[in-house]
Amino acid sequence: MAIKERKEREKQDMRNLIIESATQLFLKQGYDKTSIRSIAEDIEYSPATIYLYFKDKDEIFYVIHENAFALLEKVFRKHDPIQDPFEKLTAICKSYVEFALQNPDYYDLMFIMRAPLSQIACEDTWKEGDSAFEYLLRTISACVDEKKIKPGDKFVLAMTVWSFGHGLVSLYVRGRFGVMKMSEEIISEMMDHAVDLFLSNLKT
Amino acid sequence: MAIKERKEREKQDMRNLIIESATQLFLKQGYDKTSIRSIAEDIEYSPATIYLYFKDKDEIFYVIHENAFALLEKVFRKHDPIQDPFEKLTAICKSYVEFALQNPDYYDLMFIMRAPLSQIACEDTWKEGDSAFEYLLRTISACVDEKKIKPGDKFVLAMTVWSFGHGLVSLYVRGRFGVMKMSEEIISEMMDHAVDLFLSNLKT
DNA sequence: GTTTTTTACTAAACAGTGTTTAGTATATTT
DNA sequence: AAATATACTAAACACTGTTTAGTAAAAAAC
Repeated sequence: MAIKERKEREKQDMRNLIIESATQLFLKQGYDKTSIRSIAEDIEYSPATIYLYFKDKDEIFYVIHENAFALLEKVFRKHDPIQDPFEKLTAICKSYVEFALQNPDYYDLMFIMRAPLSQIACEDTWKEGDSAFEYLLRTISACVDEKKIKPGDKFVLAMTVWSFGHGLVSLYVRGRFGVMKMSEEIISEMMDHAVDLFLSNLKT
Repeated sequence: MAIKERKEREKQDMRNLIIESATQLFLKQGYDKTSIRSIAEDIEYSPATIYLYFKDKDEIFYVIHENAFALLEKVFRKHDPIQDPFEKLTAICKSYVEFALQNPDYYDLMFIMRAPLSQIACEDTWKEGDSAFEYLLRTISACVDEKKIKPGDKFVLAMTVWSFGHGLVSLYVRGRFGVMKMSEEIISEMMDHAVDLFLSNLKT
């Protein structure tokens, strides 16, 4: 009965095909302009076929959202070898900002858009978000334990750091900095300064 | 020739009627569900009529966005009498967070949504945003001048404070904190702690 | 006061969207 | 070879923002 397995494989292949097309279209033209019909056209199937593999548009973008988190996780993991927790924290923050600036559409999907959150609501735990947040929490805990930063509730500290980083990049991604007639370079430089300033204020 | 003036008045009345209806529907059911057709139905005119008074949906929501900024400005102005600039800064931050938690839909429209920004792009200056930012900038400048907070580039400092505040509330507004199984009250309390922590780290 | 012009409005259509339904070939099982 | 299950799609449904063409009523011109 290898047929069943082949069918299962083909089903996965089709899902992957849809996700690949959706991702490519999404990164090229954004969420709103990536319609089910345009994905269907791209993969040369009828729009209705897509609904045989995904419940709705949100589910498709939830998978893309998961992939984006995997990418961020990879970036974070690069800093695993760093021993000093404050150095590690700094590296994480800078990577986070860099990730957002280099992948603004991914960042939007991960942390700003409402779209793929209906899926998360179903599962009732946001495993990717939690995972990233816990990585930050662990690093900050180490900083506190080794007295590298001022004492404080670790959770609140992590919330503070994440909020700062998110605020910085999301104001940029959604064009609230862009309006202040400044070049991208200057914005990027300013962000770097802001991160340094913010982190130096946490230091003991 | 008072007819012309009456006509002008009637035109404004109609604009106000549309805005009032749109605002009410928007605050009740959100942006996406507030369609031109639903506004038209509410004011008992045809959908096409709305386009005689507004260029497009974005223009309508840009006016709502302006009204929301007027509301925030009012909240800020309450703190004008505060003499000590650090106390003032603290009050502003807390008001900002409070405003966002009490008017999440307004906040979304003002600082997160892409929708009404096409209008801003046309005018090429974001007068409301700039005004609010400059209020913050002035307060922070006073803090630096009076050596209430650690020295630093005033612009970067303002960017840092705004980013932190925005990050905090926008993660909440877009449901990235809500998923962590915490009650609204606890979230609100945590935010308060985070603001205190953040500002205390700026202190000299 | 009648005719012309302008104004205010709308029905209907256009071009999209996400999604569902009913039906058809093909592949698999009996 | 017949019955069943699978994979797929054409067409429709119920929406969306927006535009066009046409119609009454109000204002201006004669």
